[in-house]
Amino acid sequence: MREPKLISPSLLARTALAAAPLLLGQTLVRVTEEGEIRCRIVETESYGGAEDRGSHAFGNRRTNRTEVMFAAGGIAYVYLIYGMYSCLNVVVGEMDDPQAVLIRAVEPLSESDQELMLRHRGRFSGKAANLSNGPGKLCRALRIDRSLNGYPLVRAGGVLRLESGDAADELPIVQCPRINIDYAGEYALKPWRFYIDGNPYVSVKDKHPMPWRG
DNA sequence: TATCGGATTGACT
DNA sequence: GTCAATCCGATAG
Repeated sequence: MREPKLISPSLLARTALAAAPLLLGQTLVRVTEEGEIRCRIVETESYGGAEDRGSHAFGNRRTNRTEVMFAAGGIAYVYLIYGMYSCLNVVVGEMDDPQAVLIRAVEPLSESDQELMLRHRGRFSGKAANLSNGPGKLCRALRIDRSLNGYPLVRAGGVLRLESGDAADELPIVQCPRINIDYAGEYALKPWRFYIDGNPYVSVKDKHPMPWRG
């Protein structure tokens, strides 16, 4: 077994569009009072730049909520959606350029990881993948909420951190339009969602996914 | 201050 | 397939 290692900061200095596929296969580590949970990122979405109408920071909208998106890459952007679910983003890119990658699905790396995640999910039914096959679900399973907004993700010993996992160029990565952003006009059609093809934890399989070529 | 609606989910028809 | 839960951010007034 390889020594766990934080992911390369250079990956997080890229734009969201470049970083989103590269985050697939990487390891997300969450430490709670109950123990450490390790999981693999299997689905992401890019929200990048002032011109992306789907992004909270569209038009360089700089508010209390979006402020963390303007920081240099390497911290978490966690927001509350529909009054009841948290969503986790990885802020990437240069300072003052709002770039973030939404983590939409993760897969527990071991049975003990799965058990801890299960304990954090209140009601739960159906197939195992329902544990964390969606942005709100994975935040429940990993006990992530807005108290972690702005948290640094590349710090050894951090309670939420990114470690290197599988290399993206060895994975069957596909891309397709993002989910639930009808308000974004033509930007709702951009193929800025990425996932590991065939992975059971992917939230929604696209009808016509395109192979991603790094 | 008031209003609108959301980068979702689970329950139900 | 439909729909409501439930809070707060963004915007209008």
